[in-house]
Amino acid sequence: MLQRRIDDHAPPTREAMREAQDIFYRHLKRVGLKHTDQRDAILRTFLETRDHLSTDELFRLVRKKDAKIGFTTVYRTLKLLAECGLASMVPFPDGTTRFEHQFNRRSHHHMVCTECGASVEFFSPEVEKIEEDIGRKYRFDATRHNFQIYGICEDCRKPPRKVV
Amino acid sequence: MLQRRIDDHAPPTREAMREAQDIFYRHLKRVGLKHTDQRDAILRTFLETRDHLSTDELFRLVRKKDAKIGFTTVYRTLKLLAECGLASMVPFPDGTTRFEHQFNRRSHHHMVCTECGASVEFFSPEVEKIEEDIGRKYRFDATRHNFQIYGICEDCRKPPRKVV
DNA sequence: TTGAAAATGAAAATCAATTTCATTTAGGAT
DNA sequence: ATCCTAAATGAAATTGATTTTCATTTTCAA
Repeated sequence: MLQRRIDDHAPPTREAMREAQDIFYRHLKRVGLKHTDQRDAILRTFLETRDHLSTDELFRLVRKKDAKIGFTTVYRTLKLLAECGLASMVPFPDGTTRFEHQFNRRSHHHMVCTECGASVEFFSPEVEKIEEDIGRKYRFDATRHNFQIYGICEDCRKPPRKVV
Repeated sequence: MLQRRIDDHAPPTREAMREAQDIFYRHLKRVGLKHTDQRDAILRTFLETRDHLSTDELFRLVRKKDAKIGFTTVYRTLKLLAECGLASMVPFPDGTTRFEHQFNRRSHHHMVCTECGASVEFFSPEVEKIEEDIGRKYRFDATRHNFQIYGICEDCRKPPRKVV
């Protein structure tokens, strides 16, 4: 499905990149894993994205920079990034699991068009508050949430659909 | 994964069952499909559930009532039920797609334990309001949403985990 | 009653996600 | 700098859920 995307995200500064790498490598050290060029390249590529990427999509981007990096490594690295909080998994209504990076991103949510797949980010402090409140109420240690609103976007609603 | 579930849902009254069937059959008629015993049995079984069921889980329940109904039919019927709004798909963090019936259910959301998979329903009028507001703001015709909070439940947080 | 369109269900195909395994690499110890 | 072991890599195989195919059966309107 087409993944048109509307948001306000800027590419990461060198600062930010460095800081994210620090987080990643501290995590690796903590769990006794090693620093490799592949992991470096994958993190780098990932941080430059703005979209919700499937593993395969990220793999294709990574391959453009280094054709020798395999799918499996991207897959495993994405898991590591999720572990240390740099990536978060977003299960999509089409059944695929997508990732977006969380570094220096405001917490946000998505409005998704069920016709064309366009997604718009939105920000809502109320949602954060609900997360806190509900966590407290049910004595869960709430760590994250997932909020998507589905609907039909203006463009898809408009045309009486000229059939070819 | 274990699907412990905590909610306040009551089994459907005969009334409710009948009304849901009406909705279903009106939908079938509208799109030119036929009324069959299998579809009847599947809808019936589905409405009696309270959980988030995978297609396979519903299939197993249906099979208890009529061993001749196949997986494929359950799969296709679930799709039809989703089309007419009687079922809704909930993409789970473990990657599976689950369904829950929406008939006579208050709109609700889920708090999911990422350790044991336990889920608690919660109700939040604010969430409905956010759906409306955001839909209006971005000129989407908002039809539904998906809100899950992830965290660690009290039980999973507690024990320092006696290893066997 | 009949015939066309649809439904069924077993089996096959698909496709993303995950694991295996032989080989290579990183990095601490020497 | 070299060695050594644990870890990483990546191609290929496996898994497992989902979806499609197709031969047969059923529904339902005329």
